[in-house]
Amino acid sequence: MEADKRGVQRDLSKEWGLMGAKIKDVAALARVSIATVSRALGNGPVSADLKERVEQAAAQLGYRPNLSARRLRSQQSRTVGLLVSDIRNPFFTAVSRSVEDAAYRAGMRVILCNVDEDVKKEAMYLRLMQEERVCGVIFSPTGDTASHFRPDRFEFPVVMIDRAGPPGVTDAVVLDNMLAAQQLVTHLIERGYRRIGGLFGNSSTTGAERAAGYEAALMAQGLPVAARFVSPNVDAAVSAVKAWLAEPDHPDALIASNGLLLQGAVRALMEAGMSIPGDVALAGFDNDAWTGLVGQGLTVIEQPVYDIGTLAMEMLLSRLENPSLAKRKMVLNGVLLTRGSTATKQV
Amino acid sequence: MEADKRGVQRDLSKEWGLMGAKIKDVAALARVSIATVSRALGNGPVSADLKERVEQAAAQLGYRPNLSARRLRSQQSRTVGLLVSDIRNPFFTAVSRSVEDAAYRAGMRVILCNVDEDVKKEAMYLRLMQEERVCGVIFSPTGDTASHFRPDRFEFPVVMIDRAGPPGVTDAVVLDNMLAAQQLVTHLIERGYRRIGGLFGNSSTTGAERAAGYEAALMAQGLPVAARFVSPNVDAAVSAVKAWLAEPDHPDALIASNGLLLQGAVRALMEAGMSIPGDVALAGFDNDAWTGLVGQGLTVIEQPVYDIGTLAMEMLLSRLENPSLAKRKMVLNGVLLTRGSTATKQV
DNA sequence: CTGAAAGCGCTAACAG
DNA sequence: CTGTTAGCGCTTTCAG
Repeated sequence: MEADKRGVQRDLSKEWGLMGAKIKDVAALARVSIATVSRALGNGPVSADLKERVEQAAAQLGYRPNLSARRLRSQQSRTVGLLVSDIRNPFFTAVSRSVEDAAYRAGMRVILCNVDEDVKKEAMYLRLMQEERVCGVIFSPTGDTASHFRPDRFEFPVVMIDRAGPPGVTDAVVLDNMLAAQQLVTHLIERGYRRIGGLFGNSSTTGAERAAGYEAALMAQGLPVAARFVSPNVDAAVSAVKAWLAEPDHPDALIASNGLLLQGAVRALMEAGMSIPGDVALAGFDNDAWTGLVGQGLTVIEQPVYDIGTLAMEMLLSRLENPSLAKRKMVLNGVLLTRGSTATKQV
Repeated sequence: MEADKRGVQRDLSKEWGLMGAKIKDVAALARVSIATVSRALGNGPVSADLKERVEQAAAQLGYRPNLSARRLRSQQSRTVGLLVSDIRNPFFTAVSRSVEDAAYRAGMRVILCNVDEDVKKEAMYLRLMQEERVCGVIFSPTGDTASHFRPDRFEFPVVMIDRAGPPGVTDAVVLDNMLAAQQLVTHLIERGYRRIGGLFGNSSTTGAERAAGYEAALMAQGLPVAARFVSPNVDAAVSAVKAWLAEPDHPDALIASNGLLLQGAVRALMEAGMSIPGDVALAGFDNDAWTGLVGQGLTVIEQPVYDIGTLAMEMLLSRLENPSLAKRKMVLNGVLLTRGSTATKQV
């Protein structure tokens, strides 16, 4: 029996049961110092004998260390921040899942933030990351934030994903967007399409890079370029494509620079009563689950979504181990999945 | 100028710049006590004069409070845990987004955990929630955990979503699953289908409830019941449905008890070269983005996904304010979205 | 290997 | 309204 300072007699192992035990209580029950408890439960050097006793006491009390206290004292949060535009974008959903898996595997926790392609929210969440004293951040920034990003403003390393800022500013894991867009365009050309329109997101470097690849591929063949930029969301794509289709000389093929825009394009085509690829061929980015299911399937560039998160996390961990390393940019390749939406053009 | 205990002279406002400032540094620069800083930055009573000075000093130093310290001292984490089976299930993606929105609005943070319908992971993450000293948890448990759940084992309240345990054990926000399944079946019957198969998840109470509704609706009409239970993932659904379709007297209509199973059913039907609804009609749960895009659209029960998260968070906050309130279960209704996949049966 | 003691950075009494 | 003081629960020197 113990009498704590409130003078309440309590049998730690029974009456208090499983809740609210602190290291001190464990120490008392195991008849050791709190330092020994800390070491026994952590990785300190403790004799097997005492370790046993401590573990038993801890189990008996249902002791759970207070992570805030631990983090404060040890000065390390074992936490990473993950800032994405919107978790509902399947690309980010998949990435975030793999980041979480990798993080928990490394004994870290992740704080997920939806920044909605909004510079203000980005700044706010970045501030929050400071307050959390995260050890690092995995970040998919808007074009604006990416281009002005000052890593020296933060005391944690940043790994950018999907989008990268100026070279050498932060680590990054990105797709070879130019190449991927070129592949898509080349494929459409091979299939007989000539008036190929491109729909791109207007807020990220990714959209811009894919547009560049699109243009390059068309110009190399002397074909006309028709790129349009919209907010990266379904509704914006729907109205843009609808308007486009209403024009007299509209494209006979369309590429969409991400899964959301692709979805919008499909919807617009359906609502306009046009067939794919009969009236307009369609291809895009992101092998989202549904793309294989609509019509004869949609031709897409598949990104290694799960790997992107895993690699970003690895990059972050290696940066943490070796802060002075030169900044690295890892460029991945997408793979072209050919499906019915880009069947050879019928004349 | 200040000389800190390390004897290093430093001009706080310039040389140290924006990093690593602590409350003590702000106090020194503003020439007030640390308590005043704390109050000025929090909501304590401080004269406008000093408040101004403190804020300026804080801004100059780029001071950011250390949340671990704050949480330790104030004994409140302002954090909620969110345990879902897999964030990649669009239902949980949407719910989690709304939980996060609501949480940040309430000045709270959320820790997201993917438990993969795995009892071990559930236990592990629940333990982690204890260590984080979260103020509450929003939880979508496996049937197993739900039925044995002992809220007294945890020092935080739990709100279950999508699935509920025994009545009165925890708060919960759920769909009226029986009713929704009945609506689906009734609709199919009205459209002329008679051999209606049901595909349900085998690990949650939700699947069971929907199966019950399905059975009730069929039995009320004296129609045959054919329910099959599978792991709640796409691949399991694909093979189950494929096998089913290969049987001589297979159903002429199918309902799938969630978005993942529905997706699997579509894929199986496509791969078997069967048309929807010509060969087999199809309906299911969850108005995932793609369901409007395949074929003539898929008939589904739409759940108020965003609301579910918002309401769960509200319920949690109200529970926090009033712990002694009786346990509440909020039952929401889905809405039937009729689309081409359940067009009237052609004979 | 073990214990005593000193804080991590902050908030909340308690005095003035 | 403001400053002083005492910890929150834990890890980590520093002695023994």
